Amino acid sequence: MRFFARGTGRVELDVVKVGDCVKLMNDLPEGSVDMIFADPPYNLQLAGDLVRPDHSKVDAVDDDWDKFDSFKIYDRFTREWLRAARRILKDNGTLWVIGSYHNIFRVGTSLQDLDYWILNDVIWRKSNPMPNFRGRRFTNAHETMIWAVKDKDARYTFNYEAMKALNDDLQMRSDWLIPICTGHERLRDDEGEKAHPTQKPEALLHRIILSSTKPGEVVLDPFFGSGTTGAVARRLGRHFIGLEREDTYARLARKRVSKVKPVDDVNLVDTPSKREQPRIPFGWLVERGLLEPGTMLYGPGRRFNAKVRADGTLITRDFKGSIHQVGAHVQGAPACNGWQFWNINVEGKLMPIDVLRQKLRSEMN
Amino acid sequence: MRFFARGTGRVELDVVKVGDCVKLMNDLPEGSVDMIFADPPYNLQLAGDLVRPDHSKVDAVDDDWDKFDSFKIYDRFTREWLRAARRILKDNGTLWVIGSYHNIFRVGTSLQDLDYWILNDVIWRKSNPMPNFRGRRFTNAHETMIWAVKDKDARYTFNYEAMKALNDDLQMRSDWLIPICTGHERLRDDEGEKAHPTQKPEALLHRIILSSTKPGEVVLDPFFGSGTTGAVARRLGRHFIGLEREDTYARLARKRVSKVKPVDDVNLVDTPSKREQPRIPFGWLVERGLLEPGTMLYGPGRRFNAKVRADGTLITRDFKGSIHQVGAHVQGAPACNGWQFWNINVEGKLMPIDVLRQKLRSEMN
DNA sequence: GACTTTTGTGAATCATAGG
DNA sequence: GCCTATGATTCACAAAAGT
Repeated sequence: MRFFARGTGRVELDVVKVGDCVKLMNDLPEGSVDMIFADPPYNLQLAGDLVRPDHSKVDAVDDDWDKFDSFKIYDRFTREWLRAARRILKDNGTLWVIGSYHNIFRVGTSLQDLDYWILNDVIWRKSNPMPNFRGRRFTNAHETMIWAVKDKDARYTFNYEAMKALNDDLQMRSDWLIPICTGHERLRDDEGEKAHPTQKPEALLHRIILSSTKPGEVVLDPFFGSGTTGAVARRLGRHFIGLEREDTYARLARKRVSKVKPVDDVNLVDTPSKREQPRIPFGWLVERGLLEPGTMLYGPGRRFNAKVRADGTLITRDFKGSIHQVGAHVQGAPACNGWQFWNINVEGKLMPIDVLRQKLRSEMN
Repeated sequence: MRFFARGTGRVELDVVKVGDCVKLMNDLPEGSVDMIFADPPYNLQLAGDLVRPDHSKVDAVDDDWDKFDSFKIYDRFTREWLRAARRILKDNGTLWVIGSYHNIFRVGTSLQDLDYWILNDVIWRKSNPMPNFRGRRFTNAHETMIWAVKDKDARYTFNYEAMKALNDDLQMRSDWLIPICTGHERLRDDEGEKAHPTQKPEALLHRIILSSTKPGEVVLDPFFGSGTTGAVARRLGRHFIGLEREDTYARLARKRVSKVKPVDDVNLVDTPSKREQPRIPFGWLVERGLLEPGTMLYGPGRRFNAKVRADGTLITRDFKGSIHQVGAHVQGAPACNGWQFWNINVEGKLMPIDVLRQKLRSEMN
């Protein structure tokens, strides 16, 4: 099923289009998307092979799409797609760009020169980065994202309460600790090799989309790649438009996105309330994919149940709040430790959600 | 007491000079400093006052020195001081610059345009940042530093072992958690107000100077401010040159630095690298009688073996060559560090031949 | 089946002395 | 400047393999 955005002519939604992203953006009506997430080529300029101490070869990015002859050419490319993005972005929409020190300074400068107004730079701290094999530099353990609006006075969306709930009731900071994409989440080709060299983790897009869009809004990704943006947008009840140069990746992404089940209830992904959270915020279980939004939780003996929302709160028929508050409410008790009260259904058996917390804790040390 | 750097004419060391940093740098001889740390104005572009939830006023940076009329003017200023810095920096010296999203993209772009080669971008994560009072953005909890050399092929200093030791024997990452400067460390004026609006913590400079300079080298800071760079350089047995536009700050910094006692023992501030230890050819072990010709060497788990020849080569059934070549050959690997691969049999146990090298090294000292 | 050990790998601007 | 020989160097996590 295809959707068309209202009030902007006919803009096909939830599709992956193949072609040059600047041309494809120029075909869209002015002010037709609410948010843009862009993961442009990083222009790595690598020389020669890198070998690990055990003599295995590092499978680095050496694709043609990452090759530029000079900074001048990279700058021209950057300004072109940023200008096209600016036109199709609504006046109160926001733009996210991710990059590394190879390209992010060019991107930031271009943004400012094109009169975008930077709201934050946000650091993705990788919990499991590739080490520096030669011992000649600091381990490159982060990437930088820039969050910007079209104009200094734009009235953009920032779901402050959702971000606070996701961070143990503390303001969300500009440094985010999130693992790189590995394991089941990493898409593989028929030979079992990584299908895309730079697939981003869903947890990263979860936080980005939840922070700066509302349900039903349109997220565009001009460098769609493996389609992480589309998969997360769909799961969170947002629409997406994916633009991708290579047909192989576009097909891969379409297949991936089609498997994602959107949350059926908009309340699960809408503006959350300000609530108390445990020390490991419950929302992190959702963000990190240990729990899907919409998962049913059960009280002891299945006498009670509640549904998980994307921001880490629960909802029942007549009440919503933290795992503790909802647990207390359904029992009519003054207080409740939600971590011990709530369970998930695993092959017919109940398992306390605290097990998931412990799992996450051990993963994060 | 004043020092003068050797071999560069008369360069006065451990002094704070007052004036325009570009002019002062142009007065110094070419290639006269080993490292530059720069904390330039951030060009914050603040509008109006910021008020806390309790209605107290935030004491923000609103000094004249942080005012620029446009990005164009800021870029010109940046390129001027970066060009002057490049001239006085030794070919194998490195440059550190710190900034926030307001200016760091301009700085990074200018660096690349002036042919500096970026080694890392390093994130200073503040453990105690100022919160975002308005709840309209992510808490601005970090600043960005860029570490660069003059040329891609420069042979710069990186004290890998010192950094690893400082990080619990794990490689030092590109994200550093360090508190902002408060308490006793924060310089106060006679009224008890902070004496400088952007005083950097000594812990930050400690890590920077320790990572990329050797004892006795010269660190220059073109925006000296409260003199953190000088204080830490002096304590770590390095020389400094401070340049500062405002006489008030220069006087403050001189007073601060003069109170610092340098470490008396150079061994306390120098972590020698394995790379810098004298090279010991394997044959010397045979020559000096630590290994007899004919001794059998074993690979890990005794899966391989080879015999020592009198000239310091090894021989197996079908191949002979250096410890590295034979190690690579028996494994079918492209390369091998023979010092770590080969072992001798000592009372039934395997002992790496590297132990013998260390023994010989200590005997030669 | 539970537990331990080994192996694989990820956006990386990753060496240097001496002939 | 180029080529060759030597030799310095890895963290977190997951999956597979082994006990």
